[in-house]
Amino acid sequence: MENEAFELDEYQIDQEPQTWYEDYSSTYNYTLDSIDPHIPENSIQKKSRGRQAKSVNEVKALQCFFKNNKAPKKEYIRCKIIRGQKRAIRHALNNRIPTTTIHKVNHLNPYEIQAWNSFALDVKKYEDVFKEISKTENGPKTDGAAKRKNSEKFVSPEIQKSFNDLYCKDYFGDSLVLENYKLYIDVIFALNEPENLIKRFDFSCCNSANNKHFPDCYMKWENLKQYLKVEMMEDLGVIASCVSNASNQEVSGFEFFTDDFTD
DNA sequence: CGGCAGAGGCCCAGTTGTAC
DNA sequence: GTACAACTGGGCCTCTGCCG
Repeated sequence: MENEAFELDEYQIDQEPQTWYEDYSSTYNYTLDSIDPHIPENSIQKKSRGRQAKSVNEVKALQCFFKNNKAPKKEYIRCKIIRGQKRAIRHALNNRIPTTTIHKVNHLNPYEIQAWNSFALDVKKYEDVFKEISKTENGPKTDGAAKRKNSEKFVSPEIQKSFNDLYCKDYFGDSLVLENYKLYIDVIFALNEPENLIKRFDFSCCNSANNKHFPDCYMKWENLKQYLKVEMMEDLGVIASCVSNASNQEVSGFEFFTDDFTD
């Protein structure tokens, strides 16, 4: 545990940071109509300045979305996904089907039901393990504070203060959690339809006003799914074998369900 | 070489949402 | 209605290239 910071630093050094545009600000100065994933022809590769740049994976997956005119924070994603998985585990342990939040399941949608059943079965299989993992007080100090006041868990210096790299690496370092996490992502993306996913994640892929989306929108969400399942783990430095398993289970090609299952 | 500045991460407090 | 969980915005901190 005490070596993790060192290992992370080593990992980051291997990632050569790149900034492609002459104007530093332009990388993030997207407007809704001007998002262009292609590098300008006359761009100049510049050395990065300042702190370690965001990973290429993260930029590709997150910067094309927006929430309040800004790209969603990585912390927001981590928070939402990890807390969501824990809550979903508690739902599964109580034999309940969630009807709210990011992983809500529409009982009329067979894809969502199927994904949820796979997730819930996995939870039940390792019930004792997941019962412990799903406790809010086993998160960073921001979570479960009410339950661990005056307890050792609250004052221990080993407890992370936020959903930082160390916490996430530790959390996903458990292969059971990682495998279950992949099933959880499948629940969220069971209906791979932009309008559905916008509601779940609470950020947008475009400024479509009438629920009509561009082909790019589907690609953005597919990229996000891929990022959450595989590339985020790579960025965290989570065990390579676990990542390769996740990669193998990734869907091939784009499969979009166009039937009207939205609620 | 050291201060400056840009960029992103860490962290927390206040707010909002959810479950019971 | 209450307690607790989850979300969010933004200030502060850290890192590192730039530049005088």
